[in-house]
Amino acid sequence: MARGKIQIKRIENQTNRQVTYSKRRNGLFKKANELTVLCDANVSIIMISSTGKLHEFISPSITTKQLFDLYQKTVGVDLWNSHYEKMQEQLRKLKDVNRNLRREIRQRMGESLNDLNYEQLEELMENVDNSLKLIRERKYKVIGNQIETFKKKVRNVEEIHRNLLLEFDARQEDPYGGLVEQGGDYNSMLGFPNGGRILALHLQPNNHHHHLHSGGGSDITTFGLA
Amino acid sequence: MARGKIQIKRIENQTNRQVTYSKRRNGLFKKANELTVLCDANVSIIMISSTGKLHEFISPSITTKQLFDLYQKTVGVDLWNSHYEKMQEQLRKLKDVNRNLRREIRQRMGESLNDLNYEQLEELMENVDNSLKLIRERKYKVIGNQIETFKKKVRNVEEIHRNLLLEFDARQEDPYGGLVEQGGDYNSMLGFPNGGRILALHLQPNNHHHHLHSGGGSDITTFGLA
DNA sequence: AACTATTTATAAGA
DNA sequence: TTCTTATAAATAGTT
Repeated sequence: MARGKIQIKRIENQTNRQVTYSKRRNGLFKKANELTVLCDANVSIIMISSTGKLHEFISPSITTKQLFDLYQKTVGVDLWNSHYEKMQEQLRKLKDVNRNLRREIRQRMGESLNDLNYEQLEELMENVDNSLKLIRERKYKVIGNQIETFKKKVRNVEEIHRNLLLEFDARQEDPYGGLVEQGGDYNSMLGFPNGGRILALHLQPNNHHHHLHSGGGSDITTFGLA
Repeated sequence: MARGKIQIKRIENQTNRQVTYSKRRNGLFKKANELTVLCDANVSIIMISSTGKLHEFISPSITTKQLFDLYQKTVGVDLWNSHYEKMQEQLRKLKDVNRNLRREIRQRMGESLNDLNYEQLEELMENVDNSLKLIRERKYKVIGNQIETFKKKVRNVEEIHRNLLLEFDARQEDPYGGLVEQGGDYNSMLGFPNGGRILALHLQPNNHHHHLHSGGGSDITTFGLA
C-alpha cells in the first residue's frame, strides 16, 4: 500500500513477514478500537502468529468471557459444550457406579438386605462365607510368616549371643578390650516393631530353653510353639 | 478518512452509526483476511453491534473452537475453566472413591489381602464374620416369612375347599348349576410364583393331613413343619 | 524504529 | 445497500 502494491499471498521472507505482522496487527487493533468507539460495538480479536505468539484485542466495555458467552448463546452451538456434556455424562455414570459399589458393600456387611430375595440372600451368604474362609486362611498364613520370621530372628540372636560368649572367653586375659559397646539391647537387635509388642508369643525354640515374653499384654491370640 | 477528518467518538446519528459499522466491519474483516494470508497467522474476530447483531471472522485454516482452545491454553486462565476444572476435580475424586470402594469389596471377598497386616486382617475377618451372621439371620427371617405366607395360603385354600364342598352339597339337586368353572387350579389360587416352585415344602398344617408337593424338584433347602 | 511514496480505506454525498 | 470520490489513514520498502 505504499512504495508499491503487494500481492495478498504469504510473505516468504520470515523477517519481512514478522514485521508486516506486527505493523498490520497494530493497524487492525487500531481499527477495531475506532469501531468500538464510533459504533458503540463490542469487538474481540484473537490472533496467533505463525510463530505461535498470541495477541488479543477486546473492547474495553466487555470481557472476553462475556463476549464468548454471548457468542455461544447467539451462534447457539456447543463449542466446549460437547466436551462439557461428555464430562457431565461421565460424572453421572461414575456416581451411579459408586452408588452400586456402596450398596454391594452394605449388603456384604449385612445391611440393606430388604430388597434381596431368598436366592440372592443364599448366594450372598455363600459368597461371604467363602470370603471369610479366604481371609482366615490369609490370616493364618500371615501369622505363620511372622512366626517363621521370629524364629529366624531368635536363631540369629542366639548366634550373636554365642559369638559374644566366645569373644568374651577369648578376651578373659584382656578384660578392657572394648567389649562394652557390644553389650547392646537385644530387643533392637531383634528388630521388633513397637518395642516387641507384635504378638504375645511363647517360644521354646530348639532346645535352649530360652523364654522370651513380649512387652505390654497384647489382646491378640496367643500362640505356643514347642 | 475522506471528505473530512472525523473524531473518534461515538456517532450519535443512529443511521450513520450503522452505516459506518457496516463499512468499517468490512474493512476490518478484509484487513484480517489479508493478515491471515500475508503473515500465515490465525485470526478470530467477533463483533457485536450496538443493536446486538453478531458478526464473525475466522481464518480459514482454523475453527473458532480450536482457536478458543488455543487461547485458553495460552492465556492459561479460567474463562469457563473454573467450572470445567471443578468438574475435572470432581471426576478425579469420584474415580478415587471408586477405586477405594472396589478395593474394599475385593478385600471383603478375600482378594487383594497382601497389603493388610495381621491386625487389619483380624478386623476384616471379624467384620465379615459379623456380616455373615447378619445375612444368615436375614435369610432365616425371609424363609420364615415365606413359610408364614404359605401357611396362610393353605388355610385360605382349605376355606375355599370347604366352601366348595358346602356349595356342592347344596346343589346336589341341581347338578348342572355352573359349578364347573369353579373347580380351578389350586396352584394358581395359592398364587405360587413359577407354578409353585419356590421351595420344596412338606407341610402338615393343622390336622387335616394334606400333602402338598411343589413341582419340578427344587435344589433349595427342604423344610419340614409339624 | 522512523520515513515517505503510494496504496487503501472510508466519510460524505448521491 | 451500493457507488462515487475527495481525502484521511495505513503501510511496503527503504533508511
